[in-house]
Amino acid sequence: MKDDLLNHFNIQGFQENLIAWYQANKRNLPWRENQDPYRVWVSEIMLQQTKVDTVIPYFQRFMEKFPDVYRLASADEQDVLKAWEGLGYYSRARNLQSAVREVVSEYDGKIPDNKEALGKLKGIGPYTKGAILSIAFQQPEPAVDGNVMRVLSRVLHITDNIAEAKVKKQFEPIVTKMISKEDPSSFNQGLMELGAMVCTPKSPLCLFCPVQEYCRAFLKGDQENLPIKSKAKKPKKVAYIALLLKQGKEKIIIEKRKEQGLLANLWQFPMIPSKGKTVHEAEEWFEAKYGWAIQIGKHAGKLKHVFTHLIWELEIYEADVLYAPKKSKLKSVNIHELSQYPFPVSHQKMMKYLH
DNA sequence: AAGCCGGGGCG
DNA sequence: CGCCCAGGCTT
Repeated sequence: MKDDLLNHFNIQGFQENLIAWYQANKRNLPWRENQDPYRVWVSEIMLQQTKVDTVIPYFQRFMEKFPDVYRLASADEQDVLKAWEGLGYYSRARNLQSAVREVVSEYDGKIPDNKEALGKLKGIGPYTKGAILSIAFQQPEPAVDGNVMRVLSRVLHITDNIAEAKVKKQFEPIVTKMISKEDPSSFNQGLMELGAMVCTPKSPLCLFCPVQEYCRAFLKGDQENLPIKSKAKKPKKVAYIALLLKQGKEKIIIEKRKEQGLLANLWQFPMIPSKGKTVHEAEEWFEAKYGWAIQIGKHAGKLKHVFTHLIWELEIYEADVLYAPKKSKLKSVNIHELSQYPFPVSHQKMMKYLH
């Protein structure tokens, strides 16, 4: 990336227009009620990879349940995951709680206001660190997210591939040069708000843009072609038989997922990798793995669930328990108790096939 | 540097 | 339905 990008750029004019526009047009969002570092932190973690409209109700409920670092630190992880249920990227919730516990034990419950300590906390990377420092503590630190990269690649006509780590990194010194020292919070939030409301990925509303006069892409009519970004590769398909496994009339069998990896520590209905398996072989696989004898019955439906790098193709079957061992990693619960456990969305959809 | 982590919205 | 969005951690 060229290092003279800002040589003939009117930084002060850009700052003034951006901040004035932000002050006049910012949305009233729950995490903007005050600058409480804890609220800023929680909101920024939730907002990673997640749209504002999706986050709002989760944020409200989360703040009622866990209003401060002490309440979150002392909570049961399953309750935290339950509050995160449906939001996705569940490691965010587990890392947040782990980091909050560190704040309580190492920093007397005070969220650090310096980048060294803040950046070491679990789940706080370069973006979140900058967002907390600028929004909660008014420090002139860059907070480069996808919105900021899109806005700046247009304004400065940057044509490097923003999917590359080294290109992402180069936005930080640029923002450091551009950021308002008087109001870094409004500057960073203004960039992100502009990216969300005006400088959108498709059909940006350049006619309403407060920094149109500073935008090199607009000058060239090139805004629709920026940023340059290579595409992710296609996710792999994985087929499963997913079981609505009943034990008597009232009980249903669920299991807790592993501590690591996909959907860690969430609950699910038992799943059998089904590639090339007959239903009978699936029953045998299940008995070999869990020690439970089961009989797979009626095919109840199918679900497709798309993750970033994976597609689950679930064939849903009803099944009955023929024999259950005394001790097992499977759990038998009353159907009415299912709502107490955190389930991924794919398995929440499976519940519709229960009767 | 590349792969792993969810879920929702849009056309 | 396919396509787009996108921080942080792990390998």
